Amino acid sequence: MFTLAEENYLKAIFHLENDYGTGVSTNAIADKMDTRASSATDMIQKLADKKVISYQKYKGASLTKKGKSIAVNIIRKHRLWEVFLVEKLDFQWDEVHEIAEQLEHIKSDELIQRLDLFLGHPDFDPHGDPIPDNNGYIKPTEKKLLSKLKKNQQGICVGVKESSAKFLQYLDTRKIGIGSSIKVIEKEDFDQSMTIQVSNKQFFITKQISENLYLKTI
Amino acid sequence: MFTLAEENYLKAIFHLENDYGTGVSTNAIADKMDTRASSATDMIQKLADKKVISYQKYKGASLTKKGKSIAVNIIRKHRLWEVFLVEKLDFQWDEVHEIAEQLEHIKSDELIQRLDLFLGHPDFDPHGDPIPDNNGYIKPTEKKLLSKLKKNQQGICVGVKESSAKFLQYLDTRKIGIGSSIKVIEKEDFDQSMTIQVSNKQFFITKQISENLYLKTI
DNA sequence: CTTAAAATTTAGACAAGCCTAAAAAATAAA
DNA sequence: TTTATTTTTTAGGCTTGTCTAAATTTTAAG
Repeated sequence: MFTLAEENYLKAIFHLENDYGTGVSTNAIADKMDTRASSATDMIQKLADKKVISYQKYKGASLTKKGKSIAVNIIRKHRLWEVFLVEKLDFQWDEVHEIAEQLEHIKSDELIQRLDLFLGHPDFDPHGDPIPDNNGYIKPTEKKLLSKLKKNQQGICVGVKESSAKFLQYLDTRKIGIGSSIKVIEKEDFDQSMTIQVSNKQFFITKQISENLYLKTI
Repeated sequence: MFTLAEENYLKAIFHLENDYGTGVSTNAIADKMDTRASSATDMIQKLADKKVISYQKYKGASLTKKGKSIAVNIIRKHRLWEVFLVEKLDFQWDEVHEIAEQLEHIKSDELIQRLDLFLGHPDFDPHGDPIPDNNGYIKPTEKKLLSKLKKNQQGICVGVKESSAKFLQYLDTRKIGIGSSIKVIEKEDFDQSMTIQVSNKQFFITKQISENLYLKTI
């Protein structure tokens, strides 16, 4: 059985490997966990002892099969709970992250199986992230960062990379959400800022925004 | 903010005061928490420092107003989650306690408010226990232990005192549940055992059973 | 290729929550 | 009312997960 802290480290390492490739540095982990490098080292050693990560001193850490399976299961729970909060309890998509961070650690396989059924086996969470199935399989989805599109290309928003309340509220004010159709009207070479069109209205957005919106191109 | 352990101690003290009157002994708390008296003493002193219990060395502990309010809120959450598990996820009444023990510690007032609404503001949990309202008010219910009834008296089962899976499964096999009509057919003075009638069938039950079933007498 | 800087690990400390063993206080019994 | 028993508290220790400060290793720069 794994403690709350261990579970959170595993999840962090999973996301880091996902985003930046295998073999995660101590500093990256410490950063993500908002803790000191020395604390991260301690935990890394403990997780290595428990065979959920492979690790060599000074060389970074990678999840083992077992570690990955645990991490994915936590992510599955997190995303299912987010669907519950939004679909059943009428929360907004910017309100659910912190609560799901707590709910994801509830230990009961039966609970998650039944929750999944109750929700109708959803494929995506409210932010467009795929929900791993019961075996930990994550269906690969073809999605592209808005920042990768060129002038005149368009697509449907299928997800957000960052899911902080601030960013989601920014999107709300612009009426951008999952399913929105977005077209690149103008793109500035110098700073990658863009003018985009979302259902008749045109906006100016910075690179920071376009790098956090996933589209399915048409 | 209170830790998991602190919350569980507060809950335990609340139940003990409820069952056996104000001023709870260290041993009683240690017993309920399945820990050593010395550990209970440590925690009692910490809770007293935090002003959630009043306590004098060797004299037992009592919840303060603040402590009681925290405890009742945890109980409210526990019981609402139990309703959710049974009503929405189709769990059986003997399966929900352990899961609710975890869910009761999720911290979000908004979540509980919305859950309560989603469930239709239920008054009782699946074991017949009253759900405190948002202000911590617990509607007093007139209910009597089956063991207090005399021969030929009858009532409707409105709750169970003990809610272990074993006991609840025992009741299931006898088709006794919340709402069952129960009549005392015979009562043995010597050992308080009874013969009761539940919808046509008659059973023999021990004192231990009759002391754990709450009835509303007709 | 040697040194400076950055990254990582180790050492030692601390709070929370538990333990055992022993001391102290309260209660019951003679 | 004095002694024996039970209850409760204290003392000291252990684990988890964190920290700071110092040591070590790796990487980057000259």
